[in-house]
Amino acid sequence: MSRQKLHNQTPLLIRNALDLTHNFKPQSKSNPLCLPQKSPAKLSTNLIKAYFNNGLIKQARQLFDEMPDRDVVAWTAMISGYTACERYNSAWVMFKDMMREGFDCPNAFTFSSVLKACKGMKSGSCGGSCHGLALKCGFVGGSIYVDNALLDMYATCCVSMEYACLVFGQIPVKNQVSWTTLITGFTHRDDGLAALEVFRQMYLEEAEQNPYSFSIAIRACAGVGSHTYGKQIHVLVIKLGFDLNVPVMNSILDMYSKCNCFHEAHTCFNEINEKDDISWNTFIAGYAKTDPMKSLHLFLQMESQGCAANCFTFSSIIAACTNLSALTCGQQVHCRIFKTGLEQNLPLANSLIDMYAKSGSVQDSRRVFGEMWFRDRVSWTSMMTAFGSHGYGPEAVELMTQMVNSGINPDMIVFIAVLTACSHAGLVDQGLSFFKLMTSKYKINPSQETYACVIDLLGRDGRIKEAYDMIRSMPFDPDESVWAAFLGACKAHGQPVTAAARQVLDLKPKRSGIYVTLANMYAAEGKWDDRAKMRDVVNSLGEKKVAGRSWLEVHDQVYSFVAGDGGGLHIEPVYWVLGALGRHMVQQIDVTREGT
DNA sequence: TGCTCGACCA
Repeated sequence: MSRQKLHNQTPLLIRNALDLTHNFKPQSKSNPLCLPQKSPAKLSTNLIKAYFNNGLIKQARQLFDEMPDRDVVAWTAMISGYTACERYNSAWVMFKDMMREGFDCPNAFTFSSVLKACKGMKSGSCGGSCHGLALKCGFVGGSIYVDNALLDMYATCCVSMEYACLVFGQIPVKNQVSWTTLITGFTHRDDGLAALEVFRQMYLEEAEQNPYSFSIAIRACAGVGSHTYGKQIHVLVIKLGFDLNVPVMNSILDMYSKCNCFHEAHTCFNEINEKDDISWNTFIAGYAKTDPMKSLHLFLQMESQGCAANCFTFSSIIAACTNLSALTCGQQVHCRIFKTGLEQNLPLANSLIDMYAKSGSVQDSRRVFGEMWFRDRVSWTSMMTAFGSHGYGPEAVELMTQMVNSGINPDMIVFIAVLTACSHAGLVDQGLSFFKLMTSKYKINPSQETYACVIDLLGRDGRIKEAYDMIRSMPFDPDESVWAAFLGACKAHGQPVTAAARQVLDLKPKRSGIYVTLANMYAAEGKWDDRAKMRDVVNSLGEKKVAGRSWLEVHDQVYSFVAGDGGGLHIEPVYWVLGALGRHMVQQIDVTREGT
């Protein structure tokens, strides 16, 4: 290979090394490059590591295969290299091959590397066998690295934290990593309180504090929604001088956003001197639900300050557009996604389908879906839901067939999507056959929500008796969502408040909507005393009824208003168009009737 | 100078 060709194909790190050696003038024939005397195995291991650091996995493997004298260090470099590149299975196979060759014993480095691979594979059984071997070799309790890696593996792979806690308890001298790993284990399985208890213990035992344990402890505060704990830890962060650490500040920012403390979040954001993309993404995501407009403004600000948006940014921005139901704004964001080359990012494409459907353009949803190179179950479900919510029942049903033909089996969510679509389009028998298919062919046990869909399906068609029989035949006690669907059906078809109402009341539902429905039904029958009782319950629940809000987008401006309120818009033309639409619908109904 | 463990946003 010519030197130039070699130069072009070799990563920077190795190129620099080669350039360095090239410029050396040999001083003696036995050590021509003036390099320290080193065995070929050591040089090869160095090179393997360099290859992995530069993502050249194949080259690393080739070099390893060509090594005549592979020792435990070379094997370990391969295992940790594969793990660093997220090729966990390859790392595991390496470890097994190493054990099979059997001439060299794994050391502490090997065990901590292979345990990390087990963690990556989420395989507690592989990790367990490593644990056994490590015990046999005397590394458990003998190397803090192995102990910590074991702890992390059990915390990540097991259903409970039991084994992780056992390992933690047996570590002779715990270090910062041990504590942080345990806190992380609890936090990542949504047990923030346990995580905070460990954090407190760490503090009481005067373990040396470090930014890692703080960022995860603050995430635990966000998880339990406690800005009180969060603030206390924030104070400690300032006291210890960790407020210059960006990940710590990012987690504080996230904590305040998730606890709806936007004033504090704002202050925190301004105090981060070297904001990274995570700082921006956290802040943008924090506002996506509560103030989507603010979210969009922050996005523009982020770009103007030279921070590039990535898939996480767009994920939040799409959520903001969805919450605004602002179609043109969503389309512009979609354009930006194209320009960034992220249009085939699966989660993004899936949320675009949802965004377009909720912004009123099922055509755009369909186009995004059609242009996807890969589709997962979420893609299909999103498209079915999009069709269903726009009344395209047959299209949703057709999609179900296509999905199955493409090799994806439906799950409960898919069935709920297709049942809802059938319900909205009046495809009752079609829907019922899907319900049968779900249990008979796919062996999925229907949930309360699934039954609620089917009751809704029957109810909308006026098949009240069948709906009631189905409720009676359910294998568990129906919850309020099922009864709500049934009551809705009774109300829609002018059925009297039957025994069903008493059954509903026995459940003591917490959703005020059910009592409102019942109150209205009693009113329709002239049972004013019962109606008054229902209204009392609604008031006692103290749930403030949120007014139904509408959005209108005119010239890039979104106007939001409730009934009787103009929302800052000249309301007269709106009423005029509404009136015209109403007259048009009446005409259409008349035409249809004349035709039949 | 041959190989090892822990954090923040979606």
